[in-house]
Amino acid sequence: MPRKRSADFQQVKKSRIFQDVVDQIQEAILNRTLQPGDMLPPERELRETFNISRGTLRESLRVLEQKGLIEIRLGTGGGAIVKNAGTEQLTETLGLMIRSGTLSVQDIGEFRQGMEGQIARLAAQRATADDIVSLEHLVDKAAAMTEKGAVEAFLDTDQAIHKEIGRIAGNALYRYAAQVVHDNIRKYYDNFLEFTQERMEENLLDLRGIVAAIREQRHQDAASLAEQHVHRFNVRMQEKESRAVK
Amino acid sequence: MPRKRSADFQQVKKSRIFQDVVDQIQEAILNRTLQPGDMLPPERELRETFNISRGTLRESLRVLEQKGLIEIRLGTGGGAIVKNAGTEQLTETLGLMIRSGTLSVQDIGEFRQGMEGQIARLAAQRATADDIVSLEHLVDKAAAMTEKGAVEAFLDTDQAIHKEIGRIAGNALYRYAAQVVHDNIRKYYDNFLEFTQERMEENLLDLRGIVAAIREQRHQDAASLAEQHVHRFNVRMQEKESRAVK
DNA sequence: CCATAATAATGGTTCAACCATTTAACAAGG
DNA sequence: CCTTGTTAAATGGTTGAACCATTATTATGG
Repeated sequence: MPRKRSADFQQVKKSRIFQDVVDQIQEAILNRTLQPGDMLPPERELRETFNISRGTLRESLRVLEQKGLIEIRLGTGGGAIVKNAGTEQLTETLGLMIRSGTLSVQDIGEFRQGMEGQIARLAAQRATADDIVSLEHLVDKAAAMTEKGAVEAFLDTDQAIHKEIGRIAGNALYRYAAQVVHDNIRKYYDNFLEFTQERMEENLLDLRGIVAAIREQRHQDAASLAEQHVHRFNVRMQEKESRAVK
Repeated sequence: MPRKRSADFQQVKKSRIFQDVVDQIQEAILNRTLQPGDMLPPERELRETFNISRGTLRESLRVLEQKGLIEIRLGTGGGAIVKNAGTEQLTETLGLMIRSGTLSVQDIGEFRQGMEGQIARLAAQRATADDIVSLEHLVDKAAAMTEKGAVEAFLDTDQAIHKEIGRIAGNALYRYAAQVVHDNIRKYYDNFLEFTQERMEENLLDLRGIVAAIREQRHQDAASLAEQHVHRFNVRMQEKESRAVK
């Protein structure tokens, strides 16, 4: 018989009608009664359905909007649209934790380092022949950008390669986590790091090595190389920061 | 000169007074003008401060509450209290993504596996003599629970050991991520896995191995063992699930 | 056919009143 | 003096009606 460690009862939250409405609509969205793209009825109609005041209903809609479950548009034909659960809320919350001092940029950089290693390892274990072709095409593109000295284009390609490796790794959570972490750390990289020709060549070498390891299914190498790649960023970040403090 | 990839302008969101209020209060919290534990003025007073209606103000408070920045209490002496940014929002959002089918339990299990490995590795690199003592004390406790056949107590101790390893690893983001993932996967473990004496002894061996590796700073071993430990759970979960489908 | 203005649908805001919950003050009794 | 029950006050929760602002559609006029 499956174990049940505790009944997990919740304290009854009295009043808070709007919370009840939030729960009902959320449930409908999660069990697919309402699907992404669907529109909720207008506020004045929903008000009658639930038999509550418009103010209370609007508090419910604010909560659902903040949860990322609906999006609200103005004007004729506007209203609440059911959304796909995305990463914006995770990104925002992580951002709040950074700004409130609950997390440091160092912590995030270290986390990213380990995570990119794991992602590269999975990619090396799962890449198909087509995946390799796709990756090598991107690396060639990055090489061309390096020769031209096109920093912006190189960085875009670099990011595309990481994204492609994430796709190949085949785990949605790693993919989301990588995006959330990247979105939250990017502004620090952008503000502190200058990207020279030398740096580009260095990074291109990293990418070549990682892709080669993935191609040859050397998953341990892929993990180590990806970690080193991120580690170099982190070290540079700390150097810059400690210099800024002086 | 630091690079700036784009100005990152935001589209002006017209109307939405409540959003402006949210931003102002959030800013005050993030820059420590308002500190955790502080109370906001009563609604009727805040209403006058911002010169808005109470309904609009309440929509703002709903958003801030959902973001996890404030908590609202009823009755005399009640009101909005500034909170510490915690993991509840991350946990809830991840839960929404699981329930909406954006993430699978397998994805989360695999993520957890890699992450626990990284955490154990960091712990092995950073553990002090005191940390080792603390860990071995907990393992002894787990051994005692195993002898007594006390499943609940064993699981609590098991969890305490993982938490302690997380503390020793010294990275707040890994700690938070581990908690969020654990909170979201626990109900599946609880519902599907039965915990026998044999299973307990198996897990105790795992824990002994991990702690030994941490003590002797064999970080690669610590990572591998921790991964295997989680991997065993994941495999059992998949077995149970595929059996349930039949 | 196109530009422009009127119209209607819909979310955003306001105001004033009342309800429900909780704490604190206070009174009564021991 | 202390306990206990009662009352009052403070505060969030809810309501209803009215009006404002934005947007898509439709009608109008050139």
